[in-house]
Amino acid sequence: MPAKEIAPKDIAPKDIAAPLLAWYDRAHRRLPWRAPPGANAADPYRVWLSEIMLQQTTVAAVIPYFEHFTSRWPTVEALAAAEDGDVLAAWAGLGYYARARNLIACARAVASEHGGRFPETEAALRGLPGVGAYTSAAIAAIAFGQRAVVVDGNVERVVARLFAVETPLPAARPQLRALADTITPGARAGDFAQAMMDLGATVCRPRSPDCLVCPLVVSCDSARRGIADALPAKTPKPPRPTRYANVYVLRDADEVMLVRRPPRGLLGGMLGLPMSEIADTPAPDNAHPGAPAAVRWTRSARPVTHVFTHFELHLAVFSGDLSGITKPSGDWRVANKSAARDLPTLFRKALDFVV
DNA sequence: GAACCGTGGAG
DNA sequence: TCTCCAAGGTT
Repeated sequence: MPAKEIAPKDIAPKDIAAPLLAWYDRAHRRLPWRAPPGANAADPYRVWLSEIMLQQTTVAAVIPYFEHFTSRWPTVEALAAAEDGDVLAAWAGLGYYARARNLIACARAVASEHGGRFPETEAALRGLPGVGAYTSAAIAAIAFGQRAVVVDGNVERVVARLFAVETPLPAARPQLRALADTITPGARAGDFAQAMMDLGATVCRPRSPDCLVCPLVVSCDSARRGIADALPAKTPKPPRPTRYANVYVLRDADEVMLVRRPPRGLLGGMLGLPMSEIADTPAPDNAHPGAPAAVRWTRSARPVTHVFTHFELHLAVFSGDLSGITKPSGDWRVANKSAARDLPTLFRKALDFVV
């Protein structure tokens, strides 16, 4: 009989939480949305805002947006009172624009239905627009100190390695959540959640985990077996198809025509250049589907390529000038860098041809 | 469950 | 150049 085989089920909550929290106390990241050491509890508004921004988005990308938003709209009431277009323009470039639309809806719900204060329970938070299983648990734990099982991509990875779960994602998700539940302590709920995520981001990284400095290595089944780097397994993603569209840079003197996109779907609600429907094949040379006016269109030398999560878009960019013809209705802006800043990256790239 | 929804940085 | 993928949610 082997001498000290530690079965995964024998990992006790205190074997994880105590060393992890001790590590967190000395090694945690200093981030703008975290209360500074010794300060009072984190501001729920800032916790919520950061959690929405951090969905599928790197810390480095979020920081400047978080600073701008909290400077311009310091409270949830201020954000609730903002114009939709101003919030969407401030979000431009961060991606996943449904988050911005839900951000506005959520701020207004908190302002009008909750008296300007975020609800404090996971269940109540879960009912807010854009707040799902992860985010509701994270806010409950981080902003309100409640025990909640906070499972994001970091936690899935850390838990899969701790317990050497070899089932590939996403099928392993229920099991990983159940295992995370077993190691989640009741005390220091917010710190524990953030510690798991910091560990995942800085030590238990997706590639080349730094097991030598990991505070949990003595409990880690995959480290013991030398398979940490291979976990969690993932089912392969299907290849990304290539799709095509035309965009139109219509000029009138120093102005360029922009349009407000439909409220849902790709880049929904955002300001953009007039664009054709997205198709599986390029439009014929002399056809101009989606063109905002009947003028002479000049195709730019090179197409814009833009990669989305689920397809790669090849954009043919056409320039035209109204030269006296009546302006089509749209959002006409002076064509400069500040106008481009309000647009999703895709359109910024196309506008770079002319501004 | 699966498709849809952005972007930029790391390796 | 190319693949992976980051504090997910909605439909």
